[in-house]
Amino acid sequence: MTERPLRADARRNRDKVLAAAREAFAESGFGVPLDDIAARAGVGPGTVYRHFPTKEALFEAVSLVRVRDLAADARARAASDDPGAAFDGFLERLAGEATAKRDIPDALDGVGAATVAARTDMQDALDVLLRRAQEAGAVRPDVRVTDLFALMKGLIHAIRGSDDPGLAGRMLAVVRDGLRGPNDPGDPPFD
Amino acid sequence: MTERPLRADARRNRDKVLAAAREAFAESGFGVPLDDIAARAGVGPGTVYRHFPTKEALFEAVSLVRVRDLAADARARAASDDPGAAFDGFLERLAGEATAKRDIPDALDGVGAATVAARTDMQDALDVLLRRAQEAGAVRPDVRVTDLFALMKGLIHAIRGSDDPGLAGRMLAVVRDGLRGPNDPGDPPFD
DNA sequence: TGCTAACCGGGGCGAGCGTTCCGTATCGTT
DNA sequence: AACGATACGGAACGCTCGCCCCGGTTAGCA
Repeated sequence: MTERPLRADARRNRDKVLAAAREAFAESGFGVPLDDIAARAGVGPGTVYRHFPTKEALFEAVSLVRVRDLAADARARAASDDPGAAFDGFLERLAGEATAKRDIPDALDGVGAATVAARTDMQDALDVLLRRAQEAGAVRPDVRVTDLFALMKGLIHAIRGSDDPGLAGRMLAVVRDGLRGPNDPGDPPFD
Repeated sequence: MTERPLRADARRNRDKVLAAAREAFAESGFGVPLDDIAARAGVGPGTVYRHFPTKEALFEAVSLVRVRDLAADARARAASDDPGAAFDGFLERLAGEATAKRDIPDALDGVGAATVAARTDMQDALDVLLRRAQEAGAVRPDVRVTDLFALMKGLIHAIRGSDDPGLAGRMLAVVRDGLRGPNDPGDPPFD
């Protein structure tokens, strides 16, 4: 099963396609015509299909990197001494990406085997990050990882496609405060 | 400008098409093929186009109702004696719809003239609802209508497409608490 | 009941897009 | 330098889907 190394030009084109796909998907989401990606890479559509069997496969190759990056980031922050700040930092990073990467929602919803595995891995990392923040009293205890995941998707959508530069920060503040817990003294906590 | 009344069968078919479109869009979003809508209405595609010049126009006719309903609801609640509870009620209603109506995000992003007008109208109503809740101390004062609108979209996306029946309630709790304001880290809300 | 205008159905056209195919160009090796 | 293997480009195919058209049907009125 060992694969022979790619020819030099093939490897070069493969990289160009991946780079073009990364940009194109980020700008326009999964919907970009594959021909546009090929054109942006300075390559014919056929060449794209030589390297990736389908458009979905290409998208997966791109979004896999995104999800894995997030997972790695979450894992790194989970090791921090200040769990609350680490949690905040991750959310901030996410909010920052939401403005620029239109394909993040699609990546987070991916159904391919590799993407699902990466997502599970990310959720494991998030679980640690969340639990530590909760133990430190920085996040309300009745929130589950799945809730956090859903909130992340919501946050991304709330921010996406707005030209208001301050919106991301304000959305983040609301979600962050909501995750901290109820404010009204007369109101019992959720659980 | 006075239009003659439609023939009885025409009016009947028009209503069937609208009802079918309402269901189909709610189930699958704007993406449903128009032929599916026609089939669901028990009608040929040509009949759909007799009543609505374009698929977008049909979608607008449907989403206009949705947005207007929301606007009317917001306006009604804005007149309540208990601004905080009224605000909560509106958010709850929205969360309830999010699970069932897949087309709400598309409706909220619509670009047609009528939809834009309806959206502006809804924002006016929301503005009153929000301002009164803020004056009552139930919502933090630094939130703008546009923020609320973005949060609504995020909330819908966070809830959508999950089979967890409790998720909506938990998402709502987080967003609601976040809108109330920052929580004092020095006084944990539980125990 | 019969006439006419309005309306219906569904086959079909054209555009967009994912995917494939094949003749040609390029690489790497002998 | 020459040859075989590999990769390239882009034209073409098939499918989906929005939209139009025309032969047949039906509603409303006298």
